[in-house]
Amino acid sequence: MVAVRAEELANILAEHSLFADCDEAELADLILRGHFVQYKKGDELIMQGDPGNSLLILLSGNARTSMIASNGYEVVLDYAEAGQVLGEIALLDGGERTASVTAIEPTSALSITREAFEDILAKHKNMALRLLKVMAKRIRMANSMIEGDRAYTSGPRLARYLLRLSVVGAEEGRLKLDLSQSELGNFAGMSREHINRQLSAWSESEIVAVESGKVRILDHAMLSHIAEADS
Amino acid sequence: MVAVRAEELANILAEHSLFADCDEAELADLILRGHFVQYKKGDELIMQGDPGNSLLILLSGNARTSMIASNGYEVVLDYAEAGQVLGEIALLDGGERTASVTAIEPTSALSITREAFEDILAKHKNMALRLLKVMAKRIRMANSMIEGDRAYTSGPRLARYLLRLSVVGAEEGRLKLDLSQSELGNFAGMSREHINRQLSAWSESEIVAVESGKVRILDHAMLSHIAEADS
DNA sequence: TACAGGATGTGACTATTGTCACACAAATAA
DNA sequence: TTATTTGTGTGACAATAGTCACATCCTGTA
Repeated sequence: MVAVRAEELANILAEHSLFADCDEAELADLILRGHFVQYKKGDELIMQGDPGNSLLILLSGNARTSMIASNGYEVVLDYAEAGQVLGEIALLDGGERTASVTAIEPTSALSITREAFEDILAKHKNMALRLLKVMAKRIRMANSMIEGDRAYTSGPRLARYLLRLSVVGAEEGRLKLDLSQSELGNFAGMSREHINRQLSAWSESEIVAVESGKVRILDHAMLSHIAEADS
Repeated sequence: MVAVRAEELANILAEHSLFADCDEAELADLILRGHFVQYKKGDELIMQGDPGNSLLILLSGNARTSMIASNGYEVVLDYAEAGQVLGEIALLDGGERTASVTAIEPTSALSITREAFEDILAKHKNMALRLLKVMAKRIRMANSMIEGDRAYTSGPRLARYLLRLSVVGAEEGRLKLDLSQSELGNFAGMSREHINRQLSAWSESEIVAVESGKVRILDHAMLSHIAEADS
């Protein structure tokens, strides 16, 4: 790996929470042992069913994590952005990849093999703790999805998934990702038509705006309220 | 902690997968730094909303992990048996406990504080790796619940949850836990009545048997087949 | 043994959400 | 620009599962 590029990568890595408190040696090892990979929109970074012998750290772009159930249904689990670690589950437990990860725009990542990963983990004690924290957050999110899917009807549920896509700084309530209504459906677990109807209704009461296919949150507070609603 | 008891605990711990390959020093530290706790049926080992400053290792008994949604709905996430680690999420990420854990029979556990946990993690490198594996499995399970809940209708879903409760050695298809139909409902995410109807139907076609409140799996293969069904 | 409280079985009805069908609109490529 | 595809809006209908109501039926205990 070229020296110049390594420095760029180090900067990108250091910008993101997980690696923000990495020391130089850790970053250096990650970059030294990692392999830089690039994907174009639609490429699969990880394929469901494959053996999981590597781990990815997203450097740029965006990717969708989804599973295809045995009846063909697609379930979108998450959207990943730069800094996210992907594929650690199969790497850790030695099982198959349970989900696919697909680039939804041009994307680059650092790919780390099992051997390199184990070496780094053994060498840098803090790395394991950092990973543990990342995984704790993932479990929390997954549990909250289960809770939401089970306990709430479609309205509150869609509200939750929209909020999850909303940026914190929320300039004008724009979402992190501009998803089509079918994609939103796969993410929130409802049909495209139902998404459309719900969005239209909220558009009517000025909770969201739907303009040229893009959803914008107008009343963040109201949407949060709906997300906690009784039904 | 009394010496005799420490030995007992070591034996119990060593019996379970997570701790099977622990060396003596690790077990000794766990027991030395841990605090033995006992619960009777119905006691809460962990309470949703509390700060999470300790971790539990179940030594005996059985416990239910569940969340109460803001609308009062109870979602059962899992049932834990001896050897299971509980409460690691909040401990790791410093957040609140997102779920409660309730003893469903007399239960005992080893409670480990954050400080002790961090010491042990720092001292024994393999401990972190073991925990990572456990958490990887948990994420896998959670994702599979999301997939199942989303992609399948109630029949296949109940089949999945029954299979999850079935013991591998399956003497006569008895389940690990004898849940009431309401509890099964909270676990599988369907109403008590619907559980009852589904069970009756399967009872008719001799896929399961329902006798004195206890479900028994008669046709494991058929149930597995239903669990993958198209609808 | 009798009683109370929980668990189960079942019918009738309702609600929510998905499916199908089709009209358009908008983006993309030839 | 035109054609082709992909996405969106909306009505009518179907299906799945929940709710309510009530009749048993256990099981433990006084």
